[in-house]
Amino acid sequence: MTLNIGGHKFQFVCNILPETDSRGVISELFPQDLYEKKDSVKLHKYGNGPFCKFKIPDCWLGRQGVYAILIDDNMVYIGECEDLLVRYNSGYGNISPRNCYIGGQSTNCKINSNILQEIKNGKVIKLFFYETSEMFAVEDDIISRLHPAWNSKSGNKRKHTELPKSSAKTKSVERNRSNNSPQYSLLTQYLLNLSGNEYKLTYDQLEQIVEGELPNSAYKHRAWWGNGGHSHANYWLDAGWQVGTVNLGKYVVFVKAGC
DNA sequence: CCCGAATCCCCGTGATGCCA
DNA sequence: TGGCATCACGGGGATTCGGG
Repeated sequence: MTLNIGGHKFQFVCNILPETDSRGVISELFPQDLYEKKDSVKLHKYGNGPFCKFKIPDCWLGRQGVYAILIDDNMVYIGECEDLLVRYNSGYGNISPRNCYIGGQSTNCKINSNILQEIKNGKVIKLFFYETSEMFAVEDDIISRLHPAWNSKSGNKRKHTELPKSSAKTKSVERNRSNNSPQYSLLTQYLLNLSGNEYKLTYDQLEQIVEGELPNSAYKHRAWWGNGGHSHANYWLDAGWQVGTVNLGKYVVFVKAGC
């Protein structure tokens, strides 16, 4: 079974099936409780289980490329790996106590927890894989075009020393004042659909559009709305708009670039 | 005062390598 | 093999500075 994602033929790996007990009930694990230093280190945002345990078949050992997680045939996550078996059987599929705490691998916890939740909701989780040495470029391309729900908006900040420049990863970010993270790409989409040469948006409207809170700087500093000097300015510049008038904390007037 | 540009810092991500 | 510490990297947030 294969699946076309972003123009690439992904191969079916397996359904992700968490380990169950003798009655067939999913075994929910709380590795965070087992960590020796739990009184001196804080849990990270994804570290508060429950988690589950799962494995993929051994034949995927050493397979380099891009993987896709699907829920009921909807693609929700794209990632790349040097070794698919290690990535799943030692990473996502088996959460260690240390990884639940600050400094641990929060991504593993996030993906594992999401998978467990979806399966408990009766969903079917499928794993697909596209074998390639150009995994960074392929991953980047698919994420930028399809915006999988579970992919953080943040950059994958791993070593690039072994990578050609053309495949350097750039993801957007997940960080923010709360769990209510703004998704600025939604602003780009919104502006792209506007007609006219000028458009006024209140802060409330902006926060509805980006489905999250604007940062404090957006309220306090006019510079945040500058049309240059910040990477986030690209979200409106890429849509062909510039920031015109700003009334801090109240509204922002966007004007069509070139007007 | 407005605006753009520059800069610093924080932190998420996931690969790597070491150790038991 | 599993658990863990460490690291490089770069985007976003926050702030400052200088020119007009």
